[in-house]
Formats: sequence, structure tokens, C-alpha cells
Amino acid sequence: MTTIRDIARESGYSVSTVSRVLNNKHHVSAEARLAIQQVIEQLDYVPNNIARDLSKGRTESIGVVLPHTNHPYFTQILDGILAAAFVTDYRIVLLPSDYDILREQSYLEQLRCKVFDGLIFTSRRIELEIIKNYQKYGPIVCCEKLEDANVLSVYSVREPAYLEAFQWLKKRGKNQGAILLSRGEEISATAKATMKAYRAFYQSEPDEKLVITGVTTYQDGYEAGEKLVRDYESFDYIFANSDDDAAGIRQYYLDHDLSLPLIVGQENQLSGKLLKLPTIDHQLSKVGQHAFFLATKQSTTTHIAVMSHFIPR
Amino acid sequence: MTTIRDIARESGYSVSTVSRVLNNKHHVSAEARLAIQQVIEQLDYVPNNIARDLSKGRTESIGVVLPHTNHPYFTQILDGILAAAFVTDYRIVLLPSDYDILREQSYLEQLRCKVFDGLIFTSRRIELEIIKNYQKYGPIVCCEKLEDANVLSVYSVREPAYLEAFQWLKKRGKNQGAILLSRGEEISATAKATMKAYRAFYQSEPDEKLVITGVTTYQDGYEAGEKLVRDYESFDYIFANSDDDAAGIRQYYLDHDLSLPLIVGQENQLSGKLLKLPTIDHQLSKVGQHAFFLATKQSTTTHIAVMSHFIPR
DNA sequence: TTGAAAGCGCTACCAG
DNA sequence: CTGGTAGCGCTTTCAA
Repeated sequence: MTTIRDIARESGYSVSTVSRVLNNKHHVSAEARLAIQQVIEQLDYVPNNIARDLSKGRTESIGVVLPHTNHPYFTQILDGILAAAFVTDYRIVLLPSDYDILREQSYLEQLRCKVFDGLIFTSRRIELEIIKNYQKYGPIVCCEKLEDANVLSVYSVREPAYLEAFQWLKKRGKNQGAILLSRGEEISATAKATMKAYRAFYQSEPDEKLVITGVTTYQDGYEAGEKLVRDYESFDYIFANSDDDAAGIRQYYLDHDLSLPLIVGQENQLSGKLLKLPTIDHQLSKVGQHAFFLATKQSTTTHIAVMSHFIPR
Repeated sequence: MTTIRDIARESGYSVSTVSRVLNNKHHVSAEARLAIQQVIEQLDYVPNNIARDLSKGRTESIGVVLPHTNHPYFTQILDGILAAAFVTDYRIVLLPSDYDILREQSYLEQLRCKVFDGLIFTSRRIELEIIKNYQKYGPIVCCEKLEDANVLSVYSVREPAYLEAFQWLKKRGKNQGAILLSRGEEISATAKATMKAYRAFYQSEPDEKLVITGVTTYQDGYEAGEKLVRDYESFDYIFANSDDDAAGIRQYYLDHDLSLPLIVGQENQLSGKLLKLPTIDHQLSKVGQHAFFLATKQSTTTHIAVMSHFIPR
């Protein structure tokens, strides 16, 4: 492997001058620059990136923690991050967490070990207080609405769109709904937002038999349908967690010749379009882009809100 | 920042001994280990990963080149890669290419600069010969069937499933089809496989008006439907590029009250399930897993084939 | 404008 | 079992 020292020796200049040429710095004579560049070409030399990173103390890479890639919430945020990173020299490193707290913590440790310059949590299970302890090692962005002004946060503002959806349902005479959530209200920020909007609109608690958690895929939706029908309660609409799981629950009803309640999806996915389901677009790609800006300190604010849109169909 | 030298000084042992403790190596007395570990705790020390990488000359990360993430071909392969990497210490770095040859080459250069230990091309535009020039810098895996025994290759064996699909269509009296492809046959390995199977089955060239390229999404499918209907040719089935674009083309027919030809999708997506379209599952997650094994030299073979499955519906 | 040399923080070899 | 030390390849400061 040819090193900067080889170039220095062969060109007759010093390592420092070669370094200056490599980094396009000033204070190098035209002839020195030329001579050095020629040797670089000849020896087919390329600087070692790790050595550079070590010297500079940075890695030019951002870690993105995501539980899995089976939900549009994550893939859409990721798309936004990639789009924003595309025009920079930053690398995006995928960090699958499976919602395992130990894994999440190990990624924080890696931030500390300077594996990444910054970290984005598309979702998390680990406590915020622990995350705060790691902020001194680099910017950490959470894709959720946080009250704490000291933690970087990007999120979609869901309430208005949720209220609009409930209003729309009401106009159509639908007043009693089943709610599908990804995770429980106590650990999921999005679940919390959904329930908050529900309470604000109806001024009451939903029947607990009508709230089902752990629903993210078509299959989950199908099983949720089964459960809802079994534990039958009176309801006239279903507020799903995504268009895909909405499609699953719809299929359960169809397969069992049951009359379909009105179903509202989320995420504006292809399945919702195909089945003409009303849905809510949370603009997650934008969330991802902003998260990247914060993680790379291209943005100076700490909290960024993106508006969700209700799409009636 | 506390370094290994601080730990050495504070514990009264040498840098080497501390390093041994850090790396869980032998030849360290229990007391030394204990004393050193205590100091490590006290000073809240953590080894710098970049320095480690530099010393060892490796990065523990694999780059994954992908044109975009809007097609299940890529997301499914990526899922497989992540699943395989999950149980290792390797990091997965996403490298968006947008099919830009210059970008693809820059990633090869990064492999050369030791940014990655290995590279996976989920798809590529750059010439194979150029890739071969970079093999000396680390393992490079292409997710396509390559004749060249010297390039690592993982791919799904599509022909048998394609032939089965054509046979299935024939049994249902469908003999003249329109073909949707992602990219042209000359640059796309999957397009080539499709056309090869077509020719093998029908013993003839398809009508060129019935071959449409650049189709990967629902929207693309919709537009392809428009085009097919406009340049009307006699055909009784459509062989789509994915279930999603199959859904798009189907919708075009429905929107214009045209009688639907038989549509076969690919990739076994949710949309195909919802619309009950026959499809072909290319097992791309498995392809991704194997690609990772090759890129990390966990596998000694150079070519791995994964069988596609036709799913009649 | 140039060069010498001191790091960056760690690993690995060799000697004891 | 332990320590000294020479790297790993580059950047950066300081002096010339």
C-alpha cells in the first residue's frame, strides 16, 4: 500500500506539502503541486480514510437507529434521510434495534466511541434521560415530539389531522371507533398522540376493548379484525395504524362475509390508494430530511414540526 | 477525552496490559485485570473506534450500493442484508447511487480508501470490468447472475419460475403478452432474464410495442397502461415488473372501463395479495443474506443461486 | 512556501 | 505475565 510518505519521498517534497496538495490548501507553489500530483497519479495513490478520520476526530457518518424496516414509518423517514445525505459527504449507517434497549444503548456507546458523528432515533424504547447522557458525544435526534427543549426533536404534528379525521367520521355518522396502535401508549409517542387526539375530540376515554396494540402489518391487521369481531363491541369505524393494516382488517371482514365498518388508514400507502381508504399522510420523508439536518448541525433549531395531512376518500 | 494512556498511568500498568484487558486477551493476571477495569469504570473510559480501525486496517462495515429504495427489489435485499448483519459486528452503510456511474465509481474509490471492508451492488450501471479492477481492495458482491467466475455473485434463478408462469398463462388460453421491465435489456440483468425466458418459451421475439421499460412503481404502471392502450396491439395478458406496478396498470384499465387482461405481478407484495394477482417471489431477502455472507468472507463459494417461486392466484 | 516533528489513540511485536 | 515501543497513515503546528 502506498502512503503519503511514499509520495513525499518520490516527489522530493515533504509529507506536509503532500498533505496540503491532497487537501487543496494554500501555500503550495504551482510546481510543487504539479510534481506531487504527478507522483500521486503514477503510484495510483489514494489517502487512507480511517487515518484521516483519526487525525481529525470525526467520521462523516450518521447512525440511524430503526427497529425494523417493515413499516412505512421507518422506510419513509429513511428515504428522507438518504435524500438529504445524498448531496453531502455523510454516510448513513443503518442500526437495527428491534426495540431492544441493550442494542439501543450499544449504539449510544458507539457514538461515544466515535463510530458516528451523530445519531438519529427513528423510534426508541430507551429512556430519554439515558439519551441525554450521551448528548455530549454528538448530536442525537429523536423523531418524536419531545417537551424537553434540550433534546433535538423532529416530528409530524398529528393532532390537527387526527381531529379532522374524527370530524369527518362524525359527519358521516360514525361516533364509536376501534383504534389500532403499533405499541402501547406508555411507550409509543405516536400512540400517545393518537389517544390524546381521541380524548380531545370525544371528551372521554375509549373502551379498552376497542384499543388494540401491536398492529403494524397486513397480517397484524387481519388478526386484529379477528379479535375485534370475537370480543364484539359496538363500533362503527376503525382507526387503523397504517393503510397496510387497514387492508388486513378489511380483508378479515370480507373473508367472513361481515359488513364492513368505515376504515381510516394512515401513512398514505399504496394499499390505501388501491382500496380507496381515507388516510393520513404524516410527511415522514420530510421528517427524515430535517432529522438529518439536525444531526449534522446544518440546522440551528432544536425542534422541528411537520404537519400531517388528512386525505378523505 | 480519556485515552488508553490515562488508564495505564492511573492504574499503574502499561498501555499494552490495558489493551489486553480491553480486548479480553490472555496473559493478564486477575488482579491487573481488576485494577485496570476499576480505573476504566472510574474514568468512564471507552476506546476510540477509529483508532482501533486504523491500527487494524479494517472498518467492520459493508457498503450497500442501491439506486433508490422505491422498489421492493432493493428493500427486500436490504432487509436480508440487515438480518444477516444483525448478529455480527458489521455495520451496514447505505450508498444511494441513482444509477449514476460516477457515484458508483466513487463508492468503489471509497472501498479503496478503506471506508468499507466490502461492497454489495444490489444493482449497477457501471461496467463489470471496472468493478474487477477494485476487487483487490476488498470483496465486491453483485446481486445478479454473472458468468464471470471471478466476480462474487448472488442472484435469484428466475427462468424456471418465469417458464412456469408462461405455462400457467398458456393453460388459461393466454398467449400474447405485454412485458413491463424496470430498465432496458441491455443494462438490466433482471430484464435480460425475463426476455430470455420469454424467448425460450415462445421461440420468438416479443412485439417491441409490447415491451415497456422504466416501470417500477404504481404510477409507472398506470402510465404504462395508458401507453399500451394507446398503441393498441393485440395481447391477452400483462407480465408486470412488480405487484405494485401491476396494480397501477390494473387501475388504469378500471378507470377507463376497459376489460382487464390477465395480469401477473412480481415480488409477492401486499398489493398483489390484496388484488389476488398471481406473482413471482424472487426470495430477495435470501439473496441479501447471502450477499452479506460473501461480502464478509463468511462464505467461500463465489456464486450463489436462490430459486424464485411462481405463486398462482 | 516548505519541512520537521509531534501528535491522533490504539494494536502488536518482541524482550524480559 | 508485563512493559516498551514501533508502527497504522494522516493532519497540523511551529519554525525556518
